Amino acid sequence: MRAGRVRIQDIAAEAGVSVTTVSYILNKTPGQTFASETIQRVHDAVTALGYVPNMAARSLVNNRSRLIGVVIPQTELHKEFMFSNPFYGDFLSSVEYTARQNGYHILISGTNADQTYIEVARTRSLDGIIILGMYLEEHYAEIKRAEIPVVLVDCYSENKDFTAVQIDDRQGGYMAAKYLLDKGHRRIAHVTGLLKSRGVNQQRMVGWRMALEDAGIAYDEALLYDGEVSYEHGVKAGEKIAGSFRESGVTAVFVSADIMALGLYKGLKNGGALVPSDISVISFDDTWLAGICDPELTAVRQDVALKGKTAVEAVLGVIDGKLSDKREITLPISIVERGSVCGR
Amino acid sequence: MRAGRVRIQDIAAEAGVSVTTVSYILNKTPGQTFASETIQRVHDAVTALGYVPNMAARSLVNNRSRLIGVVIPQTELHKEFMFSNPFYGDFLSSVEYTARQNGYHILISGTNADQTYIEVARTRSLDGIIILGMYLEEHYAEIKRAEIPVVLVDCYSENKDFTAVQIDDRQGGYMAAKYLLDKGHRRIAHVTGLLKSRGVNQQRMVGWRMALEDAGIAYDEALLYDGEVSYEHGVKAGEKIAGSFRESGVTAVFVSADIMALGLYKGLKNGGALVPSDISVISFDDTWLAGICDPELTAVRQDVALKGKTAVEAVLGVIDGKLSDKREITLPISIVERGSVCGR
DNA sequence: TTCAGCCACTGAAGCGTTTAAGTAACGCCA
DNA sequence: TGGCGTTACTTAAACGCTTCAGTGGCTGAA
Repeated sequence: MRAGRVRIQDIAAEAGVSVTTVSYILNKTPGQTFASETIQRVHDAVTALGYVPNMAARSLVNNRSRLIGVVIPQTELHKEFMFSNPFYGDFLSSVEYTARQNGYHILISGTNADQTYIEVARTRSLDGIIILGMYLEEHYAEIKRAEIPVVLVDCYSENKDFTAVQIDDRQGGYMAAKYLLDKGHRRIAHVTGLLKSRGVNQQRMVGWRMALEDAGIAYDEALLYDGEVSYEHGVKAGEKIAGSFRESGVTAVFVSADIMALGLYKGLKNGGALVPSDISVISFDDTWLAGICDPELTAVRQDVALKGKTAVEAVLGVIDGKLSDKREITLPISIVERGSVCGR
Repeated sequence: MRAGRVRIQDIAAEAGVSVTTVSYILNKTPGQTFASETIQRVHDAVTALGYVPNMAARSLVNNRSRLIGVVIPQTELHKEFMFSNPFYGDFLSSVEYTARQNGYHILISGTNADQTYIEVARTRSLDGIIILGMYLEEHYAEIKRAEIPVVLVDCYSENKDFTAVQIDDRQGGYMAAKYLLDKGHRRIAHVTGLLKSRGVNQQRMVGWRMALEDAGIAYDEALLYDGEVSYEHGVKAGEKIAGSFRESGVTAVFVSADIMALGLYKGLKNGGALVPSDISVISFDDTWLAGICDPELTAVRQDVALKGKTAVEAVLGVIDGKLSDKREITLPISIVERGSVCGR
């Protein structure tokens, strides 16, 4: 078991066969048959010499890397990824795990100064890429041209050319608002995440608005708090709401992400409003954050682990040509009732 | 700008030079000079044809991948990574960012059934690996043999053969306990994370114990709560402490990680104990979690982003041969005072 | 007895780069 | 006039693997 470069040729020599034979045996190439004794000799040589295949050489010939790229949105402020945002973190966990189960590794592929993620995909011969939560019209043509298997997650694209994994965010927003309405709330604020990015947050907002309108409540822009998805944005919105709820009549808030809900809690508390007795709160995602705050969050739940798993399976499906290139997979959502909402 | 396979040869033909020339120009190989007009022609051809280099071919010849592996501990329960644990998440963010800044990508490299991370490193020609928080005596020989640049982060190894990035966890534990002692607490419990894994948690525990002993307080095993680092472990410990603090006289708890501190809060609340008036709490790490709970956590702070950055820079240093193979880098820690501790 | 078909295996080309070694042209000095 | 140094390039081997296109020997049917 040496460590240095042991080539397939070395084990061919050791086992007294040709390199072709070794390659066929190690890859279990279909349609190639060998004496079991030969197979044994090859495997013995492999363990004896501590051989591991060289991916670079392999990739070079068959143009596959067993690598799948994951593109995650970066905030404009700090250009680092927010893995610590539980939504992204859990998603990535699930993606990594599912990929590994299938013999793939993942490559986190950000966009930096001198290379787009498409270029990264090309130089590194990525077998496929998973794109999370981006409005990608600008990259659309380039992706199409690169002819690389792509799965879009939480992307609201005008082009329906790629396989997509998503939930019905508009429906989720509708459910959240409807839930509050059914509990007797009439003035319902909404804390959202950067509508201009035209993604899930916008859809959730539209759902909220539709539910209100269906209940005969006119849309009031003053009840909408827009800003970058973050704890801080939640705090600010909470402080504003707490400072005005007695006059404005707001009794409930629908927040578009757990992380903002936690901020909202803080802001409401800073402003002297109690959850849920003064203000009911319903959130979205139901990550583990929803379970660690007090009161625990009632939320629209989506299964982010399932989302990750589904995304990987979809991209592998496209890679293997088993899955058509234009499927939309919509995962179910539900409402989890906890302690952050009370009736009126 | 086509997407298909454009080879260096194609751009050589387009520019009317040899492939060698193209390679030299594109790589800015030192010691090779060319007419500026030729250089221009080559670059024009590159953009005209949309050429991107093929990493596999490049790796094959020079045996470098511009990939650095990151090995993160997995829990025994779920074999997925806990990126959503803010400590790992933030670390990974920082590592990914720093690597990308330097033209590298990271490969999250878990251990699965059929390949150890060392084997992954060898097959994928990883340029280096960063190992986080593992007790690695079992892999020691294999790593050594693989002759791959390694940086250990938060690993307490008996062998001092690798570059290591760390903090003084024992000192941190000591500081935490001392802080509580200085506030007048005498019965101080400690919630730790799986001592048997012999890592940072053990060191922090030892520090706590030393501080107590230095203050003339005998070690009392009943005050130690051991278990896997998790929110749930914190909850359980909190409930036990809340149920007995009046008899046991415990007035303060040192928790070994923020995530457990949040669980502890919950457990204490479940059991009817108030923070900080009944029980003071000091935590470790000071991730963003410490700022989102109520009351905000007083904690021993370490700069996890700096840790990630330092780890990458260290591994790049080893790769380039600039950094000796056996350096220990210890990062500073401090105490951040917030609202979870009160005096006696 | 022949030969088709199968089994077990091999030879060699090719994947897209890098890089050591070489060459041709030119200017310059003695 | 010869030779040396420099500049601007080229030739070709090598990296470690996959895979197409065989080859030789054996069995069994005609």
